[in-house]
Amino acid sequence: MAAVNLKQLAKILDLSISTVSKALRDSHEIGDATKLRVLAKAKEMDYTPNPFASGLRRNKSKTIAVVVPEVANNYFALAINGIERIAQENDYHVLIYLTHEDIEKEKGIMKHLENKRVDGVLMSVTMNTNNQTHLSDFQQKGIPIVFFDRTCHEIETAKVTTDDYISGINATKHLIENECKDIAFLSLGDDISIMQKRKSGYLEELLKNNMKTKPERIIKCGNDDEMNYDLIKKLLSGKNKPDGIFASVEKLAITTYQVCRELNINIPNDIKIICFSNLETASLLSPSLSTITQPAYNIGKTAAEVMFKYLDKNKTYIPNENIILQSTLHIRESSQQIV
Amino acid sequence: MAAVNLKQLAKILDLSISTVSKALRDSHEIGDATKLRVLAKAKEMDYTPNPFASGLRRNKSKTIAVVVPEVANNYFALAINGIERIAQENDYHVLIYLTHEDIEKEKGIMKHLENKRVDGVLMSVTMNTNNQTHLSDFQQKGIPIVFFDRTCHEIETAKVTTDDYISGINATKHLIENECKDIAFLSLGDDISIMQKRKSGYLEELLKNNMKTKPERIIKCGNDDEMNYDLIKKLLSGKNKPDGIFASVEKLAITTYQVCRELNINIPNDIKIICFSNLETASLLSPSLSTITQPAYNIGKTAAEVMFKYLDKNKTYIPNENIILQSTLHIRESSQQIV
DNA sequence: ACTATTTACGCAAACGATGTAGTAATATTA
DNA sequence: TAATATTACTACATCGTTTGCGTAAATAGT
Repeated sequence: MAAVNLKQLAKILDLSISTVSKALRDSHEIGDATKLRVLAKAKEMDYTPNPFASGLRRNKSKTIAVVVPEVANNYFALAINGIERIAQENDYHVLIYLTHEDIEKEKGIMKHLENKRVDGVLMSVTMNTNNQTHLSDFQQKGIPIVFFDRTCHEIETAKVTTDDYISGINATKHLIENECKDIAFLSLGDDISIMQKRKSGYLEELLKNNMKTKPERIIKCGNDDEMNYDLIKKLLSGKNKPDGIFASVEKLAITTYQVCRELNINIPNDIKIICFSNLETASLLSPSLSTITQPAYNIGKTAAEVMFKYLDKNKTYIPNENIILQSTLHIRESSQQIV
Repeated sequence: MAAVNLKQLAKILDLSISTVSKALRDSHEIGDATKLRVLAKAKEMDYTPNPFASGLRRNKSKTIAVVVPEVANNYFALAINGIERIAQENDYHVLIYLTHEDIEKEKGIMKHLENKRVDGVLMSVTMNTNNQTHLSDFQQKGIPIVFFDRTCHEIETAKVTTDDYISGINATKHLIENECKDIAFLSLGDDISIMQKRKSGYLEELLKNNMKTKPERIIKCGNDDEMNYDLIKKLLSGKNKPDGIFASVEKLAITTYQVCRELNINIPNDIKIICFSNLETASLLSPSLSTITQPAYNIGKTAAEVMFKYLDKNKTYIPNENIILQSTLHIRESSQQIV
């Protein structure tokens, strides 16, 4: 029942604790015959080192934390998938923490992680993270952070993202090519860099096409789905409504679909929609949804790989680096001009 | 930079290490004045106990593991959401492990967890878990398991599920009421209890309505999406195809939709579909998808609550208990007889 | 005033693994 | 052959916390 420890193993083998320990770690100080004997007995008795003892002694947790706003979200779920894969390959464990877009919760979580419980943190900040002192404080404790998707550009470290600016341009260009004259941008908050980039792409492309950029066409949505519903409903009610919508995140596109149902607005006849999304069922929606799809799995995988590249070398300092993976545009019915 | 420890704190306060430790844990052995002084300094110096040291000493990890087949799955993502919430409330940490429906990986993960890294495990077994020795072995090590959704009935412990049998009946009954004469059941593997129950409900209801139960109408799907696609395509090709489909899990319904697109089969005119699903966009699909929706968040939450009920009391033995939360039937277009 | 009890603290031994410094015994070299 | 190096092991301190036990001083009881 109780787990075997080195002491018991040593007694049975009639060796000292340190000999057994070294034999298991394949130290050159131990003779081959003894090594084999120890290894065999260890396997037989199902010995595995106590992670707390080695963690304490070696100051290594063999654990990373993933801090994300949500997990019930296709993008983050896929990213976690990629992270977990690499962690398993590196014999690491993955702790998961959800902020639910609450910056106070994010701060609390980082505080909790400061005491060397983890060797590194992979994170996507909340939509409200406009202040990074809790993150730089955390780095000060000597634990590396790698950002993915929602980065914090003030923090010096590696960041894995997609080409948000270019994708913003492409999505907007696509809507314009499909005869949209008045495109609204649905933003998730205002603070995080990813939103700034997507919005910049949107604004740039409008200007390039000599289209007006109107502040009232940039809708700042939030974490409350009902409020978002109301905001979008307000946008789409009345005469002066846009004829194109660029949703910066999946859930805002879904809400837009729901609003359109209620208001009896036809997609794509009355309004065209495109959004950033990893929705599996995008092509099965009515109408099928045009998306900019991020390589979520690979983003997570890459972020983890970068982290382990440094952890392997026992480097806690990760220099600034921007790794950009390309998103792909999937044109479907929701954004197409019907000919 | 380096984390403060008790020794440093004690030196600054000119107290012994044990006094400081006891003061922080609010021991009755320490005077109130000293307690306040210690607490203030600890806060000032941002002291947090080293989790490895306390874990080692107290033989408590303050961590639970969640072992699930996938995370990029609405059901499991929501369940994890519920688990994480309760864990945070109990000041616990959550490790996540994905089996990807691979029983060998499941065994490996359990092996890794045997050494007291976690105080308990919440799990949903793989679709291939037909043998439970790795799970009973694990229990023998004194670490409790609580199952949710995909349980292993041979293992004595608490299990949180939905009313799969009743839901199987209800879904089948609904299809029959909508004029289906030949209903196929899409199973995910064959081994796990949840499938047996859903299938039993399906079979019972067929019998009750004097309908034949044909083995070839029970399709044993697997983890490979392409193979599933082929299986379903085969089922729906040719003349002798069913007029109703009961998919036991979400992804099989999605695949069915895709097959129907390819084969130009109209849902619900040619074939009606219902499935177990937590898909957010079920109502936006074309046609909207009828679902049996499990209270995924609450299932995760409840499983975690049960676990902590025992962990709080330092009980590692959890007696058999079946907690059943009700699923709800959402009738939409995919299963309705058009009048 | 003298013992009995309580209060408030310190000492030191765990928890289990690791790694440095030592030590016999054997092997190598000049 | 004596000095040196190598081999194969053991002893012990250490990581940071926790906790049982000991103890001096203060308080209470008779």
